[in-house]
Amino acid sequence: MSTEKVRVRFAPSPTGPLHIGGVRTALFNYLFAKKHGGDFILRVEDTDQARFVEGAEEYIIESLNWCNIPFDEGPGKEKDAGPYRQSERKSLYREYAEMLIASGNAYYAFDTSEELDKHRENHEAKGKTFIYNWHNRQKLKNSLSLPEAEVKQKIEAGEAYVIRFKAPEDETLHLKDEIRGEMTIDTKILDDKVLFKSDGMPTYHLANIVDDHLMKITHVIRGEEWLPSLALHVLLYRAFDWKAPKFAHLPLILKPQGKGKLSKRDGDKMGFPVFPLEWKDPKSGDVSTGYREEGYFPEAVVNMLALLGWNAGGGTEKEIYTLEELTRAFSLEHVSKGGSKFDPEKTRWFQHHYMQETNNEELAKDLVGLLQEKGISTSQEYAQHIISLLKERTTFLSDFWEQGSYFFTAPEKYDEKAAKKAWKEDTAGIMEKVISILEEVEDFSAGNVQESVKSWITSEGIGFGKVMQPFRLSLVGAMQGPDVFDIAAAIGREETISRIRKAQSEL
RNA sequence: GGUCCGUUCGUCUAGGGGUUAGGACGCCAGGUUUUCAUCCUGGUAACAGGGGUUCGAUUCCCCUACGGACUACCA
Repeated sequence: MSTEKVRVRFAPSPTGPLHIGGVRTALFNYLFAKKHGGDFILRVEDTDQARFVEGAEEYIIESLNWCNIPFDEGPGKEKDAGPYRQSERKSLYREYAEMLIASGNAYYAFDTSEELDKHRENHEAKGKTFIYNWHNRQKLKNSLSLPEAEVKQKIEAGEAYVIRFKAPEDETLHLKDEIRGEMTIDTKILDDKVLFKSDGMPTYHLANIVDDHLMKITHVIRGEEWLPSLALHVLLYRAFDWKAPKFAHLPLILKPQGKGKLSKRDGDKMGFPVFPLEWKDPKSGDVSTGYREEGYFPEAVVNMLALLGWNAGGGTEKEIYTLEELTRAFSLEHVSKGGSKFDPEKTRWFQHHYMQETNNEELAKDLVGLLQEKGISTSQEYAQHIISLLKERTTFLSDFWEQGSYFFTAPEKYDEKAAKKAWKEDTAGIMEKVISILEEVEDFSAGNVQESVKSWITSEGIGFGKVMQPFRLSLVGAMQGPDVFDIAAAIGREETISRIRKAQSEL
């Protein structure tokens, strides 16, 4: 048993907003780290300057914080393993690339992008794939094929070059993934990946391995899209003579319907967010909504994400997990191997559940704020009372307004169908009687109003519907909402009577 | 095209050589609510196909189909 401290990292590239799949990768890393009392590190992989997007790093950090899965080390939380932006570690990588050249595991290559593109085109025309590796490296322009003096001269003349990994020619590799188990790869099909670019930056592959080693990462938990690179990475560890971490490749999140992985377009098309937070593209100015802005609680999003491709195993039927419970229950063995189609409906269901669990006092505070934005001022007490009446039917905070505006302002118009059905010739007269009863109710509580009105209805021998339906229509404007008497008591005697009068004159 | 990975209800999944293949979302029906929604109860619905191995395969192996990822001086 190793006593080595578990250290994992989430290593996004700041090329845009964090996708919901990225959030899940971060979450699984976080859970794994916390489960084992380890560290969760954020490393920003910004080696591609061309694709760098302003604000993306801040967005990623804010997203993790919103989800309550903060990192222990990373930009702004510098520890010994820093810095945590690869652009700030730039000076480090060349040395390691040179080490590989010295040990014969890498070489300089002078082929230009244009030349390589040409080769690819030619091969494609013949229905073949161009692979830069053992079978053709002697025919290309590199330090393996060119005379030593010429190589030296080119470098000294400042000619652009890259450093490529020299993949072994004929070996069968046995790789292990913590989720998928063993797999074998023939090194014949590997290509000599570029490790160091001509712009002086390392590629993902080099930077990733060097940083994971330097940062003492013990488990690499990343998306399935990296599985084809696993052989290269394992080979790199071997070339450096470093101990490789364990690897786990998470299955992808797929479109709710149709083929392929979940994309921003799916969200736009079906009306659900694919980002944790709202994102405004600095170039196009396009705004994409986020789970936070749509009114989802981070607990709901985290719970939903955790159960997408993971379960606690052991035959449990538990689906509602706090972050602490997830941390305790999490294990890589129970991550599923196949991709998961995203289900926006189930996300709503989680949100509805968490809404029910949120206490009314807390909700009231937010509701008062929300109403204020709409120009309506309410007391905390009143808001809290309305919440107690409405909560079970709501999913988002905004629902209190969207389906309960009549608690705060008189209905502007009446549902046509309902009005036609509920408001007849004699209704205005009946409602006049109701008003006189309401005027006499001593303490205007739901119970008292209900008793007075109901006993009057019974004594008069009128149908309940003949009174109750127009009563509701007057107060709400539609045939919906909680108990009419609760509504009447909430808005008060004066408002109740005024709304009935309004209905009498307008219907 | 090539390489690798995958495949249990429509969806997320449990299970694993002998089960009435379990749960959740959705959907449908009934109940509660003199409204609507919530809620409760019930129902619908799955081991991709074909070969092995075995007394017995959904479970193990192989093939096919389908799906996915990768195939950049992007990550």
